[in-house]
Amino acid sequence: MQELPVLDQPDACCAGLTSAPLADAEATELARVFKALGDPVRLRLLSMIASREGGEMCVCELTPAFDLAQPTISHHLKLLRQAGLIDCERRGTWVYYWALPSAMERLAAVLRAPRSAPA
Amino acid sequence: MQELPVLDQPDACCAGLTSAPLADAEATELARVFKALGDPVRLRLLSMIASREGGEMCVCELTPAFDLAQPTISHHLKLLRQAGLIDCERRGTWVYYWALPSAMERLAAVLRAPRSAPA
DNA sequence: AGCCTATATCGACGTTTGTGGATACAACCT
DNA sequence: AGGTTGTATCCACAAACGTCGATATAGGCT
Repeated sequence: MQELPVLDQPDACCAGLTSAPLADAEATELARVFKALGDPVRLRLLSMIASREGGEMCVCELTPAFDLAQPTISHHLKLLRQAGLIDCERRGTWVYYWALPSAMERLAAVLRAPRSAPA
Repeated sequence: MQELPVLDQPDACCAGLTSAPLADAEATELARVFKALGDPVRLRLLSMIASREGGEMCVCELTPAFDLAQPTISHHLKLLRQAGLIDCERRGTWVYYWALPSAMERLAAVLRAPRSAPA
C-alpha cells in the first residue's frame, strides 16, 4: 500500500509563496531573479524591452535613454540576462535584447496567492 | 472636440512592465519592493508567514527556523515590513507578523504580461 | 521592586553592488 | 589594411547590504 512517489512537500515545487514555506534551494534561486528586479535601472530596462512593439530592442537605443555610462547599462543587461529575464542576439553591428515572458510569468505565479486552491 | 483628460502615458499608471516603459519614480518604488524579495532568507520568511494557516506567525517561531542570529531575523522582518509586504502587531510579550496579499498581488500584476489587452 | 523572556536597535565587520574610465572585441566602411 | 562605431569586459572605488555581538526596550511573573 505504497503512496505515489510525490515530493516531500506537495505544494512546494511549483506553487506560490503562500501555499507552503519555500524550500531553501528554491528560495535561493528565486531570490537571484527578484534581486535582478531590485534596481530601478534594471526595471526600466526590462520594461522598455518588454513593452517594445516587435518584442526586441537594440542596445543602441537603450543606452542613451539613461544618464549612465555605457558599461553600466551593459552590466545591468548582463544581470537581467543571467537572471533569465531577457536574452540577446548580435545582429551585425548591433545587439538586440528581448524579454522572456515565461520567466516573468513564473514570478507572477509565485507571488499570486492561490486562494482558489481546492478544499 | 477635446479628448478625455487621461494620463500622459495611458498604460503607465497601473499596468505591467510589458505595457509601457516604467516611469522613473515608479521604477524606483517598485525596485524597493523587489529588492526586499531579493534575499533567500526574506523569501523564506515571507513564504512561512504567508502560507501559515491563520495568516499570522509569531517571531518566536520564525527565528529558530533559521541558522541566523536573532537580530538578523529582526532586520529582515523590518525590511519586509518597510517594503509593505508584511505588517506586525505586538500582542503581549510576542510580536505577530502577517502578509499583505495586496502588495504581492500588485507585483504579480506588474509582472504579468497583459497580452489579453484589447486590440 | 527585581528578574526573566521576547523583540528591536545600535555599532562594527566583511562582502556585494552600482558606477565609470580604460580597454578589448566585433563588425562595418572606405 | 586602417579607421570608426557599437558593445562587452576589466579594474577600481564608494556605497549599500547581510551578519552578529552588545545593548536597549517591552512585557510578564514573582
